[in-house]
Amino acid sequence: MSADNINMLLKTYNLRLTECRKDVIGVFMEQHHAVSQPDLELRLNHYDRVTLYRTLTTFLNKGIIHKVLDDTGLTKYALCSGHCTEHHHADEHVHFKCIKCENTICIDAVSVPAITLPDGFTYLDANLLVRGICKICQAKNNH
Amino acid sequence: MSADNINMLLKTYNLRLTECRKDVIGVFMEQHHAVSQPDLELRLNHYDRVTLYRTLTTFLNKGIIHKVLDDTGLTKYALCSGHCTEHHHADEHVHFKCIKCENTICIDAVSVPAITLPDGFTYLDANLLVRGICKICQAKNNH
DNA sequence: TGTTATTTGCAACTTTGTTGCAAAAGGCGT
DNA sequence: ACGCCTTTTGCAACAAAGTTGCAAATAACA
Repeated sequence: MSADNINMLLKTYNLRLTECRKDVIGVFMEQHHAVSQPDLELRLNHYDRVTLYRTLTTFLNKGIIHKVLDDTGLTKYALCSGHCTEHHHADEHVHFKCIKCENTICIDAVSVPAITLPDGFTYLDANLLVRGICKICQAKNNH
Repeated sequence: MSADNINMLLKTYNLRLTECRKDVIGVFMEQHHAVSQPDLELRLNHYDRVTLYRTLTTFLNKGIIHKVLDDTGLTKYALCSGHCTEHHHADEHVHFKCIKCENTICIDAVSVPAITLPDGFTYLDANLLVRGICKICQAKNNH
């Protein structure tokens, strides 16, 4: 699946197929949780920090990835599910952060409930971070 | 209201009444939106950066303030509504960030809807950031 | 007012975010 | 396969934010 898919993805967004970009998307695809820039730097340590930074910025602008808010202030990123465009992120699923393993995952199955704002406020988008204990850590506890 | 209330608040949490702490709480009380450390540094520029940092950390641990997620990665803080303790933050209201004025406010009137997680996940708490245009900026547009 | 534990300011350092510029590499027509 | 042109990368450099240790200053309380 991977290599071809990655090339297609990049071409869809009119991006050149460079090693770095392919590797970064590869990391996102094989990880099941959101990735921060420091995470990327560890995994792909043969690329310059700035290159990874710019790669993330590019992907973010194109709508390939979206930001995942984190309670530590560290920004994490995850692949968009496919409905995002350069101009609007239609990716309002719940993000779940495990307080044990500290991984943050996208829970696509659960979408963000509709929010009714007070009069005078206009709704653009929403980002919901739920904290708790994930399935894997839960299982470990009950060994 | 202010001075006495601030002293009471600090005493409730067994904290010494220092100038810095009183001033920081004062800023939180008079602001209607969440405050970041850089915000504090500008307003209270006669205190050392580190002192403000440690004051925020202390307040956070005691449950006097809570973190407000921000889409820029910059951490903001706001006063807790009174139900938070050292061990649990029961402060699940919606946070609203205006994309015009960039202020983030707590909307106490709107609470975070109940979220049903997939099997195996345990819910601890949730943080919901809604982005849009606030009442004030909306009004400005229609001058 | 004096003693003690806490808090503050300073110095120093780490990590993350950001920009400019020249060298390297991708895409495309031939 | 080659060369040209545009985009991307790596390096250097700097800005901003987070974090720790330690000695001096200060709050609490007798």
